[in-house]
Amino acid sequence: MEYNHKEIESRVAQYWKDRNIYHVEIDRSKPKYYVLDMFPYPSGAGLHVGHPLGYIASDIVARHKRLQGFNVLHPMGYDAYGLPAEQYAIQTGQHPEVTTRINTARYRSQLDKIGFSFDWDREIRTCDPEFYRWTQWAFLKMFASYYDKTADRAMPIEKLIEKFESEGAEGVNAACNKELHFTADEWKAMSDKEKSDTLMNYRLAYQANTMVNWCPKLGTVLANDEVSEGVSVRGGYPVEQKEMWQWCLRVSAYAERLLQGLDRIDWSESIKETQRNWIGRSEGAEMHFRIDGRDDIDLEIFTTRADTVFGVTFMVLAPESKYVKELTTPEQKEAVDAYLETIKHRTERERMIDKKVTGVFSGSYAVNPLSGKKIPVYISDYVLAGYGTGAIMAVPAHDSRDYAFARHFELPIIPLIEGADVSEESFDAKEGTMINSDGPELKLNGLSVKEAIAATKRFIEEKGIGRVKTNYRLRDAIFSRQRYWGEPIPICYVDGIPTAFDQLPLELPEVDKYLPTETGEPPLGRAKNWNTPEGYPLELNTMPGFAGSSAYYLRYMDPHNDKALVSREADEYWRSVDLYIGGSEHATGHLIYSRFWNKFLYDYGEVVDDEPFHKLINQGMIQGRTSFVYRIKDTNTFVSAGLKDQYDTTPIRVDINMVSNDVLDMDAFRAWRPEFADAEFVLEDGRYVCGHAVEKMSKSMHNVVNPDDMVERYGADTLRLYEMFLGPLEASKPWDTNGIDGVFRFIKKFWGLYWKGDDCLVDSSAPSRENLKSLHKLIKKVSADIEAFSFNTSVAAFMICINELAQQKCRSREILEPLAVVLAPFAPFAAEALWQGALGHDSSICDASWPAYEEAHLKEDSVTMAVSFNGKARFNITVPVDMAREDVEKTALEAEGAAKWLDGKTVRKIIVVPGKIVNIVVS
RNA sequence: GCCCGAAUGGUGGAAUGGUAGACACGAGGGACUUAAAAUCCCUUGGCCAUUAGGCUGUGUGGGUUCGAGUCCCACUUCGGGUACCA
Repeated sequence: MEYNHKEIESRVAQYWKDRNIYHVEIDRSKPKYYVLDMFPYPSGAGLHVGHPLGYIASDIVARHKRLQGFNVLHPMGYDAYGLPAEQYAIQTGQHPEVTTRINTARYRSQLDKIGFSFDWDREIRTCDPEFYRWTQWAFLKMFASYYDKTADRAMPIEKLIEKFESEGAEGVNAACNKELHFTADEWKAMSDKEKSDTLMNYRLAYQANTMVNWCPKLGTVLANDEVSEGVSVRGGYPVEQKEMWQWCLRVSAYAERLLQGLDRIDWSESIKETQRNWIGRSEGAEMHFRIDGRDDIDLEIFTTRADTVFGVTFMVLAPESKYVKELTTPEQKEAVDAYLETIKHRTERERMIDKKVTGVFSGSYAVNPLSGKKIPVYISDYVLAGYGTGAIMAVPAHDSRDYAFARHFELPIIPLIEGADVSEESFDAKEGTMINSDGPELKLNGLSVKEAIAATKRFIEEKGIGRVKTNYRLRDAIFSRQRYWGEPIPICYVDGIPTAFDQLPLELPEVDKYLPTETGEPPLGRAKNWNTPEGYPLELNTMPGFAGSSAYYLRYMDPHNDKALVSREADEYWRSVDLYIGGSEHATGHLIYSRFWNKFLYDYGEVVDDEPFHKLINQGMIQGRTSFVYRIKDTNTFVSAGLKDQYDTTPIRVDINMVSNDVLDMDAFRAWRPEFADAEFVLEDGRYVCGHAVEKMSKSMHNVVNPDDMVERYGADTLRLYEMFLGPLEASKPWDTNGIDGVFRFIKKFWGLYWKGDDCLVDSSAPSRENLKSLHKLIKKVSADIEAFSFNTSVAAFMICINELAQQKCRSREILEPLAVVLAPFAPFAAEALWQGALGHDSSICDASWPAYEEAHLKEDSVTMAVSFNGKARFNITVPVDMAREDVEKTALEAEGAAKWLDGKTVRKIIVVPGKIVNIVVS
């Protein structure tokens, strides 16, 4: 049989399907292995050739582990809720569920062609009520929880209520928005509404009035990780800061555990570092500044540079700070109001682009607690309301932002570190010896910065001026979206009090339009009878995109369970994901939320593993390779790339499918668009050569390569091998279809070892020494490569091995059978077809065993070694592999030319590294 | 600004501190063929040389080492992340 990928792949796919070969169940007789891909959002554009890269890698690992005898869980599903489907629905009136169904079907057919070993019986879709009831369930559990900082875990809110009833708020050590103080009697005297409001301050899923990223164009709020450089990640629309009443998740309560957990997981250092930065732990101190002439108020600030207190020459409040109202004096009111008004109209983006110094004096003065000096309090938007206390002490000599502000408002700048020149810029480094820092009680002069920080912290704690405090940059996640296409939040309002609605799933209702209502309510405001059976109104906001992806990996373990997210039995067997493959763009979103969600469930014993993903690999992006033609200005003549510099030209992107090896198919180009129908060409060597550039793969660049086309022309096995062959999995690299022929040739050669026309070449002859060596070299290399995720070098090893075996005219079943098994993870269709055809098995190759390599077959008769003499001379000698060290020395000295280089010196030391080198030290 | 990562032929990329450029594409030459496709063989970092062979070579400049693409220091360029986080 000739290699015919279409016939082979359709036949083998049917075989797998008929036997449901990838179905997996708990099997305690085998060790488990859980390989997971980040599930895709099924977009309307379908998959391009870059998307399956990670899936192919994980599939190779999954198949390899299975061949090694592991019980492998390798599921797939769809992250089906999302903005594009909803935007499309708003434009066309098409229900997002319909587009989502169409898109998932398309994805499925594309994925099926590539031969993945997914257990589709475990497929999940985040928009399926049977799935999202568990997203809602987890949300309600968070709603009914608070974070006990003493126990360092989430606890049922009832425990907190018990404490309030017996002791009030005193002694409660819980994560909260704001420290509250009340007695047990005061608690008991509260109305239901007041109690509810109080508990909101502690719940892990809570409602609060917070500054949010509001995107007017999308009509919804966005989480911090959904905003980049002042615009929405989806769509790129401007985002502004706005105070709104929102649902939030108290992710910040888990900041320290999320940070500590990173040390126990096998992720790339760069992504761990990104998470560390995002969590942003900073150790400092909270300090109180008295306000001159006011006994009713203290100004609380956070600083990491307690040592610089003597250099504080002014204070700054964030414009949104609660202190602004209290500290603005009547004389300054007008100026402050005017300033606040201008700030309001500056969007986040404008503030970023235009960093000019702005601010206004509040009229009040604070008193430096250490020096007793009076210092003015300013208001400026360079201080953020959401971090620390929203107020800072400004030390212009040692902070560049304070420095710029001081220069602008002509405020004094006092250097505090010896030798620091602050005439041109601030000295921000945390090093040096303190000067100008002796107060009436605390004297820091002569201390190092480190010592001074410690001394100041000690002092302020003793004097009750402040306390040591650790701050985190990580914010609570805003959890409501004013959108339709998401999970409904299972909350109803009983007499205005938010109450859990626990008849799950709370299904997403039908609406007539997907836009906000005329009164500005979210789209769910259009739903008919959106009430509880008792008539209480239900929450109109829906959950954000990250909700559904936060615990999906648990659901795969037990996808049809209607009693629990995952049964104890399934969770204890599968535990957590051994290998997770996906893009690094989720570092500060999904990969934080999932870890948070998992830790929350862990606190309640719902899952047995504290970290969800043990090893994480971030596959690189596959970029497009865009081709250009060059039109001579104001003509319809196109000049070949090598000659374009002789003319004044405009580059035009052309469809990559009309270009082969950078040579343009001119007829196809003329037919592409009417305006090019009578195009003329200036050629070089009779061809039109295109220019090229590496860009994002997208429709608008005309550089999209569809995996379906590749499968059609070369087959899935070739596509899989070629994607791996392109380069290291984690690197970004451009797709270039040109090289695929080499891999295609390889797979045909591989096939040719087993078949010549209709003649099966496999026989029972004994393998030669060379055959065994070629095979075992391959097994060793590929086994090591898969462990190291170095798939590109594996493909190279295959090519070498197949060439050697072809040259040796190897026909031995003893060689060809294990060879097919080793290739099976990479090229499963061909391997399966050969396994059943040429090798005559009546079972699937998926149930074969991974061959072990034998060192004995790798042994060489002799090795060539480089011998070097003091670096001055070097030559190669060939010696028997087991030759003793003394004999190697002797042989080296006898070797041709050695005497000349040695020049009468004696050999002092000789180092032999088997197979590699002999290092001879002479004197 | 800060934090990562990278830099090797015409191209994608190989090289536990030990013969740099595996493997593949492309290119050039050849075989087969009426021809083309397909297939196979040879050459292919640069320079010099008829050959033998020699010199040179992994972004730049130093250093460690018998020996550096690999380790250390400084720099340049590119890519990614992040940012008034006090």
